[in-house]
Amino acid sequence: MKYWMMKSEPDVFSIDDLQKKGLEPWNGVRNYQARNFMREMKLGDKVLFYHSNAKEIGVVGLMEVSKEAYPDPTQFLAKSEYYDPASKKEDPRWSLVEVKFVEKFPRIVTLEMLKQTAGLDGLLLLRKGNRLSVTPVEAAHFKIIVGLKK
DNA sequence: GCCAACGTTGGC
DNA sequence: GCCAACGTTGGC
Repeated sequence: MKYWMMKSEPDVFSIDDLQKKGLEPWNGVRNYQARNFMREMKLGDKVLFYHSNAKEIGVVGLMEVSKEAYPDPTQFLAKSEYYDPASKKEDPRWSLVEVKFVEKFPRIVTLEMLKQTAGLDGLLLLRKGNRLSVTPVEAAHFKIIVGLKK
């Protein structure tokens, strides 16, 4: 079992949206590194949900991979903001995974808390200049972060 | 709104 | 293949 973190701007898609829907195909990732991480995800892997570009920035809950990587349909939709005219149906460029809601944390584990918590050295999220929307998380880091939820 | 960091594009 | 220009991310 592996652990991951995925970012979303809550104005676009939030933990509350996920809770309502139950499941979500994580479409719109258009970064090769992030795509490759999603392709590594296995059914049942745990995923931290991170709100970026928000009033309260941080980890807001937990999800689980409910379907492994498959082609992101939005890359073929001319009207979609995620449309990629260079991607061919016989060789799709972009993938996504489907995730399901597990829990919303009682409080947000803020970026500030993460920065001040010992033992999170090396967490990719905290690396200077890191903008990846999908990153792996070490098991030890995952446990520490979940432990901060209340 | 600013800007640092980073990825992508395209001319050469 | 290099690299300048440009676009995007995301914290502040």
